[in-house]
Amino acid sequence: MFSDLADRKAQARRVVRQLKKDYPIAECALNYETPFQLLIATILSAQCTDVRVNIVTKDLFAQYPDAHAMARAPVKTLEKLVQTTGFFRNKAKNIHAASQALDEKFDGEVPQDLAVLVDLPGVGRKTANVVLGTAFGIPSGIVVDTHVGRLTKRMGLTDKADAVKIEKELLEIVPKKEWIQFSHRLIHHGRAICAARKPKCHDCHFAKFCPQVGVA
DNA sequence: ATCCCGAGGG
DNA sequence: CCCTCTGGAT
Repeated sequence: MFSDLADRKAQARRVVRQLKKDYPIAECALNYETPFQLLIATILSAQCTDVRVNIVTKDLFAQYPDAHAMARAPVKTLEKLVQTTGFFRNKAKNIHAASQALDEKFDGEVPQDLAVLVDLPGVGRKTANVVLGTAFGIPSGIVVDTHVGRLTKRMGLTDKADAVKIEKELLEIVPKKEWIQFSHRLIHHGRAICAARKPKCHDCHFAKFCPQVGVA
């Protein structure tokens, strides 16, 4: 439908304009005080709601506020603290190992480099892009999570399924200065209106140019 | 492609 | 029951 690049760019402009109108201030919904804490919260957010992550990180960060402290926490204790976010053994292992790496190699600071971030345990492109964009204001790419993937496909901005391919296509049609806010706004819209299972198309301001409306 | 793995909604 | 929720590693 929007296979042509020019068409997808035009559609991207409509989407960005409406996003700005509907969600003028779209921030990360995860609670954090430092880049390190945002990194940990984002690792924990895999397959889990941000609301639940915030419940867990309240106690987690009270006990282990930085990389130096978390690197010295017993993994079993971390497992208990992050248990309700799902995948808790992997997540506990990853936040512990990532904290150790940061503490030993980077003096506890979070490096502002996508390749270095992706090298940390439990950190992929999605998490790295969140940290660089939200904590440091560096537009290193576009965060493609389950919401961004679903909405950009519905709105005709991409027809890809793979997150990396979706990001590549989005980078071509969304202005760089919009990259950081673009994802946050789509995520808000995905939660409030364009839900995965029962989208509220009647309340959706994007319906007038959304190719998905009326489609089974 | 499959596994990790928990809570909440429908 | 099945699906979804700000994924990553094998």
